[in-house]
Amino acid sequence: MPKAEVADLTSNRLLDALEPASRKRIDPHLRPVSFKLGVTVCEAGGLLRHAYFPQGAVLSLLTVLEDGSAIETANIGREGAFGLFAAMYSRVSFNRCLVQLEGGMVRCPIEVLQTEFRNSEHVRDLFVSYSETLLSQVQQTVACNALHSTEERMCRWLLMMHDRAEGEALPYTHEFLSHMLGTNRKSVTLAALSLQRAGLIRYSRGKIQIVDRRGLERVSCECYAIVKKRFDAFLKPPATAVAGNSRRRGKPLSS
Amino acid sequence: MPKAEVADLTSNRLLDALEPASRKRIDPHLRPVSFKLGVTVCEAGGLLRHAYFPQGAVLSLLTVLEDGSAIETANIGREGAFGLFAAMYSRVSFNRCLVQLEGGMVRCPIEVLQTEFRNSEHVRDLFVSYSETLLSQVQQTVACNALHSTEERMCRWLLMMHDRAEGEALPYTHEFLSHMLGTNRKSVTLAALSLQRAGLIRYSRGKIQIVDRRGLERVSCECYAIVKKRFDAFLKPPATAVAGNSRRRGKPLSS
DNA sequence: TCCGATCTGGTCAAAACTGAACACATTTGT
DNA sequence: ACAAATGTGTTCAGTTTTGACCAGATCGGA
Repeated sequence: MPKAEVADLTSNRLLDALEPASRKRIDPHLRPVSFKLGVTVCEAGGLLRHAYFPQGAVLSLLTVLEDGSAIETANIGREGAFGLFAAMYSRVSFNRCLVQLEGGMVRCPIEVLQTEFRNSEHVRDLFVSYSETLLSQVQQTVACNALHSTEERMCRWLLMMHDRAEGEALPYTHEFLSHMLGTNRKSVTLAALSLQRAGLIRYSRGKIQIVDRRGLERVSCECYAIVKKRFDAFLKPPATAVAGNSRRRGKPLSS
Repeated sequence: MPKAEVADLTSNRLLDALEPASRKRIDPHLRPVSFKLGVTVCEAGGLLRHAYFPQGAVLSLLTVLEDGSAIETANIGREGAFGLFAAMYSRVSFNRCLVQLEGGMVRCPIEVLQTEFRNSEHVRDLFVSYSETLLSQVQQTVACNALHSTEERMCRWLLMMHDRAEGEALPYTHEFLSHMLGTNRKSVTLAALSLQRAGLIRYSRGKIQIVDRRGLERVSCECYAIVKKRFDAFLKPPATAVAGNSRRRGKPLSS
């Protein structure tokens, strides 16, 4: 990962991918925000006034059930943003969103992004492509939660966070992990013990240190790698080689 | 349901919501297609040349894993379409898509929809709003698979299909259900037995008849109602759309 | 009408996960 | 330095789920 991740901690890949004209219009509206670990950025059902672009931070999207339990369905790092659907259309978040890793983050008023989305095909492509990739992350999570063991899922989760934590110890208790993974604490403790005994991680009282990343990747299910690959790739043009389709050329409408 | 579902079987709510000018341009390109139950409309990773708009049919989106197992992450009836992300941007489907209920369906070439998406804000709003709702369905499924019992999930699934099957018996074997739900056949058989003994369903050899719909709703988890509500609402303007969680629901049957 | 394929339900044994409770260790705040 | 709060590992006793396998029922095609 080091290779691809050298970008400094004050950039967001989605913002950086904007065409210069859009970026120039958006830039003046960007404001750095800083949230503490665990803070709720937005409640489920809440109205959104800004979209959030993590630079070093990581956000987590949760689905909240009637009984108050909540489970992670996706997370967002500096490859993406929270609130794009709101910016594209809805203004309302179906999810609770919380800060899972502290770090740099900027926000941008919804209306500014709406205007760009309306006027720039390039921006639309970016937002839509990111949204599709986010959808695929959630879909992978459906499969993962149903078909993979707690241990595999935990590895996957640790790897995702490790990619973004710059070698820091991950600040999570077993209890917290159990909520994210939708399992119970006992299962997490067992998986954690097993990983620690295998020399892959070391932890104590809410700090998890990744010791053997390669090892973790081996124990993890495939879901980690698949999702990572998609997020690494989503900015590239889609299936360009297809014959006969020139989507770049705006054909006149029905004339 | 009867109220909202009386629309005839040759309409698709998403198509019907298009503004007249768009609809007029799109209509000449629509072609009815008819697929048999269980047919794969598109493989995971496949290139899409059309979007599909079910009228009476139901499509299922599956995430396929390396070992060949596949699990349902969402389904699409006549409130929506398959291939909209392709139409908006990507042309490639991350999912396998298969026919889960036979019925009317029309398709439309991607390029036609792309043009509309590019030129009409109204069309963009429709497609984006639907996509967001689809995302929320998948997110609900993440929570459901992780936190609800096989019996609850099966009720939810049967209800979703029953809404669309016009009173027909549902043509599914336990084995098939087990794949959709990501559990094993035995668990499905147990849940099915329990539901049958409670007088909620009756089945034999791949035909499941819903006997007591209300009862099923009581036993189902909340996920059914939440997702249904969102799909019923997504065409309304965002200010009024339903965002959050609804009232309490179901206890498990004791068996 | 019979054969073969399919579907369901049952057994059995094992594994995985759950839930509550509690002791101990470590950290934090005073 | 001490008390309180927090995190982890364990126990025990449950339930749920899994996987393999087979018997009987039923259906459809030859």
